[in-house]
Amino acid sequence: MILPRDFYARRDTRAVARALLGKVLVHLDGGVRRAARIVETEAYHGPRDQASHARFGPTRRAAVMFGPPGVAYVYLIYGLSHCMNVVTGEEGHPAAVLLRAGEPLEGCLHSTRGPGNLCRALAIRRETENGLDLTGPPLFLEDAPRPREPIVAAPRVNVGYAGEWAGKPWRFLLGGNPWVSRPAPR
DNA sequence: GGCTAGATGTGA
DNA sequence: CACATCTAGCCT
Repeated sequence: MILPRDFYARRDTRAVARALLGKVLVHLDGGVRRAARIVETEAYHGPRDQASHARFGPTRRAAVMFGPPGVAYVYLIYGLSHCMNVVTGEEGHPAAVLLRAGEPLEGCLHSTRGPGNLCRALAIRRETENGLDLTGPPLFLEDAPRPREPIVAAPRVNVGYAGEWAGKPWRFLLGGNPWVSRPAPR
């Protein structure tokens, strides 16, 4: 079953970030199915979250975060890597969940450990996938059984500029899963 | 384990 | 014009 828009429309981005763990990200890339099981996510919680791209308002880059839920927000980071988020919350409320790592299932072109690597493995790029609706092909998430692994919360990665928001434990991962980008601290 | 170069885009 | 929701590669 493809996850429906209601799945993403929940107001609490952190709940969506947790619920995404274990789900399967699928990209039908010109007929080739590329898929990975999500093992690590990060919540970007709203306009006041100083770690979020939405903190500057609906700029050209972050505009899709302000749109309807269940849409892909893909951006370029450091001039070389692409990162994929899913937009959450009701339309007008800018929030998203960054997909940070997966476990390779089908057709992966590369390692799926780390947000940039995950996009590279599934052939997801800003130019072609940003703004795509995730409730149907070619890019979507499929439901899956609840993960066996425990869900662990940890501070988000590389958001040290965000002041009091930097320490919020809004990174979620499947404890002990070998595909996580980095283990939870202490 | 740690450090850093790498190249674009973005926002101040 | 500083720096980014990173990564690979090289160092110890």
